[in-house]
Amino acid sequence: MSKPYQRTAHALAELLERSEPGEVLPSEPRLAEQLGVSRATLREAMSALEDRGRIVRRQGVGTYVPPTIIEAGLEELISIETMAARVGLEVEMGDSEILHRNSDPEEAQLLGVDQVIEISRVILAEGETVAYLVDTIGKGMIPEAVLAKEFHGSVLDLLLERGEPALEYSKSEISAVFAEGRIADRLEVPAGSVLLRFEASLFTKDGQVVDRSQGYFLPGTFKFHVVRRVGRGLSATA
Amino acid sequence: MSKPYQRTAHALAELLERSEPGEVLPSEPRLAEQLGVSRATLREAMSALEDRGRIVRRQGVGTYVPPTIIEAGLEELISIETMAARVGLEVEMGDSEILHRNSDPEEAQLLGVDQVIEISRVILAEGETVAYLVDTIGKGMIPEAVLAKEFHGSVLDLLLERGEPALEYSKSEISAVFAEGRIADRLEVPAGSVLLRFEASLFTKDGQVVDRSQGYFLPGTFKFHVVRRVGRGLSATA
DNA sequence: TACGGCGTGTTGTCTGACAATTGACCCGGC
DNA sequence: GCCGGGTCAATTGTCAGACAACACGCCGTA
Repeated sequence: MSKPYQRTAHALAELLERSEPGEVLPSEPRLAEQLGVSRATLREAMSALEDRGRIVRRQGVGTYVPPTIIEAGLEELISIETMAARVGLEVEMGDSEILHRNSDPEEAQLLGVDQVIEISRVILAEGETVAYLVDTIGKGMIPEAVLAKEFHGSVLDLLLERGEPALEYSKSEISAVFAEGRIADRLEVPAGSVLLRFEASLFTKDGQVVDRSQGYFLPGTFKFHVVRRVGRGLSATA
Repeated sequence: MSKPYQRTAHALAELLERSEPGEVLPSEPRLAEQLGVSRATLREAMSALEDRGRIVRRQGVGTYVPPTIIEAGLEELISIETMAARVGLEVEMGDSEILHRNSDPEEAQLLGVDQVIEISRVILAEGETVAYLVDTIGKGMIPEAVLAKEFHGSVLDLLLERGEPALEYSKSEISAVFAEGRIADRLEVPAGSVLLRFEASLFTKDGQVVDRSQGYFLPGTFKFHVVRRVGRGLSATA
């Protein structure tokens, strides 16, 4: 059902899971035969993995797994809950509040609706409050029955599981702020504490914004990494 | 001199600069002919651009520029200076200090040398101090004559221009901290101000760390964005 | 010992073809 | 007039085979 190059990319990803850093992969003709695809399709899949730094290809030498492990960073769009689960951290949702209200002009333009649902809650890791999250989502994007029943802390996971609307990416702005007012209260920290703040818009494949979220994180528990790669002639200003 | 697919990717990037969102690109055979490469090479270059969300390919339809513009974010490894130049901001280097010293055990292990050069300086944008940067680089990575003559604020730009060693990516940890001590002094802000901090290791293509840098940014002038994409079958856990 | 050519294996690129998919067009039936 | 289905052209996806460029070890030679 799925495209050959998707199956191939997935098969390669699994192969990499079982590989040691520094290990050399079979040659392209051999791998293509093993996976039952042509070399062209194999290379298409490899390009994607190379772009994410999972493999290194060197002409005349071969393809190998990079010696340094690139931990999963912010590039992949996953929820706090999923992030935590991957590192074996226990998280739960604290007090939550679901508010229906009219959208302000900015939200109306961005989300394309005049009524929004605002979902705010704190996140606890190992019993300690670590984050305060606020999602603003257009009314009707999620049936309220679903929201009431299946929401366990992550709007993102809810949307991803439903698959409707189909999400593509989010764009976040990162900043540092002081804790104050409601946010300080919810996080149970004194006003004036330092917080890391993410303000993100969640886009569908059509370029539509479905959710606008703000996250305030206490330092310590979560480490946010970002991998920055040198362009390979991809930027016009070179 | 450079590889065909690099030239192709660069040419495509320039083409995209001149394109409107929603615009449909010429078909692959036509584009390949225009750029003077085979369709295989063209597709290799397109894969990279598709992976970064710059183009969308749909079988039976064509290739087009996505309706939403993804501004350049943190994914690309560029210096503050380059970032500023792209948005038309005037930046300059303030007081700088170059210190030769023995490396502490952690640095020795990471950088693989026992002597390091520590370069610290403040960055000014439009006359205002906006950042304080500290690079710790292994002695011998850059000839000192070059460092003295060609350093104008960015170690990264210096390394990229020299092309030796060949850089591949950096991994940064993002956090929020209070300004204090030397850092507050240099930035000319009261102790206790809130700063955004990036702590990065700079890797070569061989996985070697050549530079460890810390950056402290005052809020306001620079906006740091990161685009997070949903996985497309590339993670083994699916 | 030092050095330079040579052979082998790998990724990079080219060529040509066919498959799968999409969207538009046309035409007939109601 | 409107709707439905079939056909067709255009486009990306995939395939197969070949050659080019490159890196590295091997071996013969000075």
